[in-house]
Amino acid sequence: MPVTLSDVANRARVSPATVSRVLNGNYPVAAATRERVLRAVDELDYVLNGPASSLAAATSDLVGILVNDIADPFFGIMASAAQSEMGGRDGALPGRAGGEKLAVVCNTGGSPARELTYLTLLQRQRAAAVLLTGDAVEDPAHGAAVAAKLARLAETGTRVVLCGRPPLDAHPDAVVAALPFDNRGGARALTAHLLELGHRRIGYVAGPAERITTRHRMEGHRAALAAAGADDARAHRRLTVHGPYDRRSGYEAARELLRRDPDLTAVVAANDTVALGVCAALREAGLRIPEDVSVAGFDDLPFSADAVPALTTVRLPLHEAGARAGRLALGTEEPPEGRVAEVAAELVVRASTGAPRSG
Amino acid sequence: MPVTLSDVANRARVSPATVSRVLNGNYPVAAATRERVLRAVDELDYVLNGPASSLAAATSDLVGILVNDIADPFFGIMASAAQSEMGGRDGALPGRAGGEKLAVVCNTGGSPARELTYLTLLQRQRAAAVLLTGDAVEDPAHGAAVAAKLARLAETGTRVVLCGRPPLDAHPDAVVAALPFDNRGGARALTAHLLELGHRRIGYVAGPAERITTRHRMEGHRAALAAAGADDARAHRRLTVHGPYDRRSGYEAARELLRRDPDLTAVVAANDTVALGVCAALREAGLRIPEDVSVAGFDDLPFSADAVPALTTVRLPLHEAGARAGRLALGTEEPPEGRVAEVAAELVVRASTGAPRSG
DNA sequence: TTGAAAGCGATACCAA
DNA sequence: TTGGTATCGCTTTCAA
Repeated sequence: MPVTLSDVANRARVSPATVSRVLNGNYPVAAATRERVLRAVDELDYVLNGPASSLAAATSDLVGILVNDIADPFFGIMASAAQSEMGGRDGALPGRAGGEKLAVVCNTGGSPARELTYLTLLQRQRAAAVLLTGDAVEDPAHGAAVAAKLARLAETGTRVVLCGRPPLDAHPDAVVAALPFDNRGGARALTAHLLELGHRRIGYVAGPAERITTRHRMEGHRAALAAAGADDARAHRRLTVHGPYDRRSGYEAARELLRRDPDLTAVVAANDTVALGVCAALREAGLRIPEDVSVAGFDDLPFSADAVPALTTVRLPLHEAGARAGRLALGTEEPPEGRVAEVAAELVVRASTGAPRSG
Repeated sequence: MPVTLSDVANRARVSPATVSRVLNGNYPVAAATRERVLRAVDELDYVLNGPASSLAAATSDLVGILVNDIADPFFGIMASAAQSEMGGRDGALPGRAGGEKLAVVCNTGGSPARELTYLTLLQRQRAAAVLLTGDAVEDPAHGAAVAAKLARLAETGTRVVLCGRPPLDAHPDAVVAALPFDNRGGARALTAHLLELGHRRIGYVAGPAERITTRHRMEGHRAALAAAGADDARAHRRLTVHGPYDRRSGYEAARELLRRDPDLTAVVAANDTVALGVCAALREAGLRIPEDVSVAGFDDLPFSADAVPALTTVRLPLHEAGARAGRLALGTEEPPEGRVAEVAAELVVRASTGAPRSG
């Protein structure tokens, strides 16, 4: 029923092969012929059959972008940047000339199983590239499964790129490039800053357990404490609470922390979203920010400053990293030396960050 | 090179047809045979070739979710809800039995051209369904183009669903269902509430011009004013500023509004994100919220309350709407009578919303 | 319940 | 520069 390539060929009085060549634009075709074919395409309102094309060419123009939580702007910003490097440009082309890709976002919800499912689904589609973003579960079994899956994808020509995600232990060669964030460094700078201001009783709301990012940020935090000679393991355990990357988690964690130490003067949160929840709980307890308690976050999302003007945070260049990852997935940009390029984190101190209250 | 269905068939000592039947699960197959096939699939680590399958079946398991701005949680929440109704369930199946779909999000960036490009790309992939979310440009030419494209998609079996997006004027039958938001009603309730509190000088930060949602929310706003006998066209024009759906726009709009009327006592914003920008500008001008100026938004995003505890806003059931849209796209839920079911908006008044200052 | 075989619609190699 | 055609891997009648 739908128009096929042969229909176009008939109308343009050329062979199917020629139409294909015009559409793909990788082959010399006489200008006049070309013209005639394009007119026929237009007149018939022809749309390429993707599956047929992919089957014959053994590759598709699908690019998958995996994110942990699509409702979190952290991922939205990276995905958006990556996606705009790929296809979706204004103006639809009839064939796949110009190489626009169908860049699509897949929401794993942070579930390892769904991550694997999506990878299989993308493998099934013979995706041209796969971009994995964000945190990863620190489970050896799952890590190995993902690495194996990525290796399989790579074998069949899929370009794999990691963005804001640690490099693979196994099958490091399955990946075109990895752009991990310097979470350790950022967290260390953040806590160091609080220590410099004089804070000593610092609560820590960590991300979900068993996540690499959680561990790295915590390691940075403790490194800063250690450097200031303040890394007491017991105290640290007492002042650390784990939870998911959402505001509710921050809210509850802050209440718990206040219960454990009503005199804390600062709270460092897993990220800005969590920090907002922390602030809500602190305010509810009658504490002012930052006069009574300083709060620190991570990521510097767009609304952070509006929500809590006094928030000290760490900025990750999400947009830049996403865009670069997009280009790497496309093959537009050369992979870095050794395939890994750590993305720096920058401490953001807003004017109102305060010293601890003398109480 | 990769394992094919025939390989599996050989190993299981059955015909390719049987393997296909097992994988698709739509045909009776003897339990023993079935068992043998599944074992072979597992042993060979077989992954279905999607393009080949789609070519033969004339349909794919791809479902496209179009959003205007993937970095905006407004869309993220809807997309996430829709996506979790579809595939991506835990546990990857070998074939496409169980009907899991590859639900993917496409970011149009609000560009009409990119919207069309994505629709073409999805058409090319023979997408099983397409879900369009959010606002639409109010340009007759583009509207017609989209409607025509959707009609074509529908013809070839793609299920089209609209979520938070007004129904189609042309080709209304191209759509399985439309779930438009009651933006007029919500906006009207919002402004009516401010009027009841005694506010009269109300600034209005509208969304981008030429957008249906922008118009509907504005119509609701003016309807409330009219009902209170306060709809002065000149004043309204003077106190209305347009801008995109981001905080920068809100920030600049608020500064402009203050310039035009330093004595305004309330500002209604296009949505919560814009409202945050408004708040930032007001605070910068030394005004307190809500003591000096009341601010109202729309959408009630998760961080709204944290950012501005005094924000009055309107809640749209984004999650529920998205989930329902997902089921409609899948065919799991019956379309509503007349194919259109308006989604109600609920006024959210937080305790601290204030009356206008007597100044 | 299973097998054989005819497409599905494009691509790309080999000729011309 | 163009045409003919085998091929890609799966689905789906039609028979057995």
